[in-house]
Amino acid sequence: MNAFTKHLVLLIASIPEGKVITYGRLAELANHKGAARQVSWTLRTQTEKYQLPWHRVLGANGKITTPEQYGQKALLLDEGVEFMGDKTDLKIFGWQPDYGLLMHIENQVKKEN
DNA sequence: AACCTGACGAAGA
DNA sequence: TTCTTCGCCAGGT
Repeated sequence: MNAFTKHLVLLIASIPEGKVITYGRLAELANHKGAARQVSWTLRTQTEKYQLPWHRVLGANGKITTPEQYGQKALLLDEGVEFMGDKTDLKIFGWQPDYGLLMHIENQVKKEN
């Protein structure tokens, strides 16, 4: 597991209940802007191992992009996230990690190399 | 080592 | 608005 993946895991694990974030934004926060595809790979492969809140990660513009069978929308509705069709309003439910947390995570990544 | 595959995303047609 | 194309990069053939 490389530093990028570790970075993503720590970020995803920090998403609070009732909030969501997009694949692209996570990649950006992990210093790999444009590498959204690796976020989906990380979720598929690391979710069980690190008990990640995978359902709080949505596609661009707050749209659900996972297969219907995964029940992502239902899980989010349970946390209070509201939808219009399969879209949610990121201005209301989007997670904005604060600077302190980002610095803490970066240090964790650097430390555990 | 070469090639393929994504629970993605921005840009262009 | 919907469809293609292409960049992205870790893992698995």
